[in-house]
Amino acid sequence: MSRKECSQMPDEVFIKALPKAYDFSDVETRWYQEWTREELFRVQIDPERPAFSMVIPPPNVTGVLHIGHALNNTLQDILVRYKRMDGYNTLWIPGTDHAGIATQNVVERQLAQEGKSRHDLGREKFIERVWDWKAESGGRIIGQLKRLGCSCDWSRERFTMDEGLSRAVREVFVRLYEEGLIYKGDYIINWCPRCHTALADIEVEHEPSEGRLWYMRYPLADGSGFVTVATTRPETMLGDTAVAVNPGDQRYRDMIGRDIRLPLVDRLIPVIADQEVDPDFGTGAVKVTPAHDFNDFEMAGRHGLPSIDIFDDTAVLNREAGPYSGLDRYEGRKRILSDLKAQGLLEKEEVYSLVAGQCYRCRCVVEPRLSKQWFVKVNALAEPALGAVKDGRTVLVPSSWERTYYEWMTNIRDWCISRQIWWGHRIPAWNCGDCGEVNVARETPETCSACGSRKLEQESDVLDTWFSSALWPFSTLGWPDDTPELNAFYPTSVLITSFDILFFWVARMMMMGIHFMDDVPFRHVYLHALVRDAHGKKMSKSTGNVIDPLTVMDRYGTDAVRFTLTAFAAQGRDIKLAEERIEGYRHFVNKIWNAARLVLMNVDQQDAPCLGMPQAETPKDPAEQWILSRLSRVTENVRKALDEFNFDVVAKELYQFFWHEYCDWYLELAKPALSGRDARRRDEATGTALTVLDYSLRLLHPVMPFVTEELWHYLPGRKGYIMTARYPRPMDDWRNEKAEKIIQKLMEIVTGVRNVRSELGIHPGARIDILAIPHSPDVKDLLRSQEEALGILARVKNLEIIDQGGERPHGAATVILDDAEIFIPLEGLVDLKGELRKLAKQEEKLRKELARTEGKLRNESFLSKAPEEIITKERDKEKRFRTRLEKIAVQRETLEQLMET
RNA sequence: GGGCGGUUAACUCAGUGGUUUAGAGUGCCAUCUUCACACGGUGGAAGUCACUGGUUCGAAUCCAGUACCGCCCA
Repeated sequence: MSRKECSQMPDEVFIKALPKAYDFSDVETRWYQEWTREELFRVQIDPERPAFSMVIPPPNVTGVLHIGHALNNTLQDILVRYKRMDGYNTLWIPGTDHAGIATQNVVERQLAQEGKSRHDLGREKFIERVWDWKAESGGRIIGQLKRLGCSCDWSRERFTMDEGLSRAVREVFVRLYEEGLIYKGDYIINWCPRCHTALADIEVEHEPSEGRLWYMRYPLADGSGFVTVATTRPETMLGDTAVAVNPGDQRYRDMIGRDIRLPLVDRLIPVIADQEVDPDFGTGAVKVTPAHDFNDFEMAGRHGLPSIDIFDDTAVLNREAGPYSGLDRYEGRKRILSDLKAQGLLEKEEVYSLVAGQCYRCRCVVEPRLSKQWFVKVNALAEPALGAVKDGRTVLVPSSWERTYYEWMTNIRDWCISRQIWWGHRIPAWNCGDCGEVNVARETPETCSACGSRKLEQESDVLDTWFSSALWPFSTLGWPDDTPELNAFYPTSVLITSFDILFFWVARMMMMGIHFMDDVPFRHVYLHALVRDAHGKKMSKSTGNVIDPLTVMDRYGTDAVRFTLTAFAAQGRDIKLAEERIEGYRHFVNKIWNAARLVLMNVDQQDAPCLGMPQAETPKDPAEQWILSRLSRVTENVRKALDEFNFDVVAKELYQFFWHEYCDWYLELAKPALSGRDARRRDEATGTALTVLDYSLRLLHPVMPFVTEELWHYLPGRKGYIMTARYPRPMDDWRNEKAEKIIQKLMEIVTGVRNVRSELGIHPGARIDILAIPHSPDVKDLLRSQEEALGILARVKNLEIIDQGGERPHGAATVILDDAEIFIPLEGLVDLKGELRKLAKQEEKLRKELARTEGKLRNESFLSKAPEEIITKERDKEKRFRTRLEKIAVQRETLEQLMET
């Protein structure tokens, strides 16, 4: 096809002059709207094409976009845009999570401002109120994700509490119950007295803090003495049902089996022996409080001890606490200590570093507490989930997480799934008021399945939010129905999430996915790091070191923010982010803009070469051959990096190539041709410049969707949108080793000359004459053919080539390369002493290198053991160093002679 | 206590196949307003690759240990 034929462009395409600086705010909203309007994010299920699918880690419906979300979703968007451009059926499902405790807290706080509690409203009204809140201000984060440029299929947005997902939750619950994998039982759990609910083990965070260890005397019932026990929570003594010692502990041998009269409550409790007691802790005798301590609970099970729950839902002492009932746990502690002291039963107290569990939602100190809860028996589910990673059906990236995952999956305990709150999926179990039967059912039952009674009451508890998010990869695709989406997109291709929810979420999705879908939920799991501040501290509002993505997007543009996060997303490392980084990458956005401006400004639109199509002939100019060769290589590297989730490499390859090769060298070299009169050369240069620009924009698009889309529409002959254009593939025909070598050598010479110019303070605009002695025919050719390039890049007026052995110029500054010497003669201007110093310095460095190389080459074992290739390389190095040293010596002599005269 | 990771230029980091004159970005210094960009160009200075030992012809890289920092689990 000829150039003319292909340049049949729509009328609307003409070159508007690009503004001098890029204005992102207008561009970003404009293109996002247009992409949405054209429904470009919407999946087309096309069985001919391979599928690529992802589910978003659903943010809390109460959430506001923070920098971690920005990172997480930028990376997802990069992958999905890449795959979309690469021809896949891509589906990225968005949505939000109902976040039981967090959301309930938000609405309760609102109510509190009105002086009301949820109990004032009652359950139904309260739930309505939460839905109202959700409709009004929930899901703000969705808008913010759009602002970030996320190309999710918004027509498929889901919410963990919506109807379909709720159905999936019920189905899963009922099936697991029927399989005996869900049970209700008395068990010790972590209780948050502020949220009034049970928490799962991993919802509790452990932070060491300074506490006390109190030594309390427990008198023996027969009055013959006492046993001293140590505790960090003296108030729990009210619930003690034994004292335990290690059976091998000589000190207490006689005590075992005797009774103790528990102080303050006057209850008889036994002294028991248990292997688990650490004789080195405290006094070696420990109080046993089965209702309020995990170890004690287990010990009680072994010994058949009773349990006494001494707290109510708010950690206030209850009736069991006798005279202390009605006191808050800390108040109770104070009173108990002072009463013990009064009775002479408080032996001593020590400062002690303790680790108290805190609620991960509200930071309140949790209370271990015995209660009736629903649990998932996890072992049977964990094993296949463990196996799936072991045998590679799901690959964790970076793989360093595998061990942690195995560890956790192996030591996993049953999962407490009931929560004593109102907002969430209510447990589908109905208790019969007549016979006590528990009816678990998909649909609300009318009558008890055991006795036919109509006195059924549904469990008041709701399910842990993570229970519904564990189903996310298949519930969002329509499960439990058998949908085309499930067939086409399950298992999903990749899950991108933060490592800190590997257990909360990823592991649970693995378990549920394998159990209900018979296959893993995702082929790859990419775990990214946490974004920290510039000094590596966790960002937090209280520290005031938060970088708000919305603010920086306003300030520097979304593309700059996305590019920064991408460039920093190296595997296995925390991301330390400072605002200056973002500012730096905004400069890159501007650079792209201006490079495009330069190219387009010289394009005669009517006559422009066709895009996206190889030129009729491959360019003759080595510079053009070189940049195309490099482009091909970069394309290959970028694709590889994307395929391997090396996002930082993607950013760095593109940055380096576009700025430091395309702009700094190619465009500089092409300038005269681009604006010159020679039509043939202009066309060729324009064609190459445009081709590289076009490919670069497409390569960059997944990372920087906005600026690339905007510029794309200025390119002559472009069709449609860049976001649906083809992602470039490496072009083998463009590989050109020879051109790469030539340009590399040219760069070496140019840099050398520039260096001298700068050192001698020659004005950057001044054009100078240079002389060159090539040491090989190749370099001679190169110098001849690249004279013009030297003129442009090094401001050389005239180049004279001297044959080897010819007379060397006097009083010239030199650039000594391996295979050429360049002279910059400047009578009177050259600082001879400075020049000699420079030479001496070069010489010294070279001598050191030479000594190292010679050392190796003298070494018998090196010669006999090192690979041939390496030895040749060293020999070659030796030769090069020697020639250069010789040249330096000659030049020194010349200068020294000159100084004498 | 168990596990994982980190320590390379002033700062933030690459360097995942051992032999390369150890790289980049930012910052810094000098210089230039040359008709894409001063959000720019050009040049420059700057590193005992944490420490100790080992393996090897050869170690920033592999192994062992030490120190310091960070995270996770109990």
